[in-house]
Amino acid sequence: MWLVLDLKSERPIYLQIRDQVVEAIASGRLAPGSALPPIRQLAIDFGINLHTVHKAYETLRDEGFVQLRRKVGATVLATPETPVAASDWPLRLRTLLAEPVARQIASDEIVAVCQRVLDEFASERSERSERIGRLKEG
Amino acid sequence: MWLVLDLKSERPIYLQIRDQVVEAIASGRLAPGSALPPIRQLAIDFGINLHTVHKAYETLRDEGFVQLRRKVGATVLATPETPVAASDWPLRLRTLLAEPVARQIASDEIVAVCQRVLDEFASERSERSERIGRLKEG
DNA sequence: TATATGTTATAGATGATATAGAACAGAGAA
DNA sequence: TTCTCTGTTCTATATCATCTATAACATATA
Repeated sequence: MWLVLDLKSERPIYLQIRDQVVEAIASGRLAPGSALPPIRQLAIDFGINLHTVHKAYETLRDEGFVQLRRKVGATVLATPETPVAASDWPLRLRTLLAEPVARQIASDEIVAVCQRVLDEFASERSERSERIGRLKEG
Repeated sequence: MWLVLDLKSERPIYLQIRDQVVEAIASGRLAPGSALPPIRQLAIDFGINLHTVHKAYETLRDEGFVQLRRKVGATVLATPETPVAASDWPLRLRTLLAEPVARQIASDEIVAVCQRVLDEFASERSERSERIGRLKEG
């Protein structure tokens, strides 16, 4: 299991779960249609409460990333429903980018870091699809 | 005053202040050496508590953006002391960028949005310096 | 010396986070 | 059908972060 939780972090547990699921989707580790662990199972695995996991899953559902169904569980949606523009994402990006700018880091350098992060996601995705390709061939 | 607070936002007031000060520094509205409003004054202006403003200023100081001195007040530092790399900024960037990636927005498009935000900061800064240039000439 | 400013201390109210236990609801499997 | 696995809802409690309130302290500057 790729999930890593820091129970002492100031970042709430349910948001740590939310963040890492989104990153897993971005990197292709969680492909559309794949299932997240059942709420109770994940709670047991990490020694946390059922309700904490539930809140994380609810958040992911409200953000349009997963679908929750009884008996079936949480599954990653192929086409996320909520558009980025409708969220406050651009504002959060602005706030985050203001930080290195205020620290007088050159824009080129900041863009390069962004590009690197995006490339990492992309290369993880392509590695994964290649591996699947080899499996289908063999 | 450029500060705009939403007392009902889920974003804590002291972080709203912190965010907007950082953005003001990034856009050049707060130049190095310039003063922030006194804690008590800002608290009165927005009808909030002295300690809330103090916490915002403390945060800004801990992040290396401002210097706090008795009698003098809070002043923007010319050279922020804390390097970006030492902070968790790259991790927060990764989490934030994962969002549009998971929503299947193309990397080019995401980079373009980042570039646009950075250009906005830069153009605000250059407009401001031009205006100052004209003042010096006249 | 007086004053404006940040700093520290104590106390209380409110809401978010996390836990605990129990039960309900419904989809899928036997 | 019945069983069982999953999400869902409910009540209750504990803890922590945030915000407020009041007061006093510390000190650089005028």
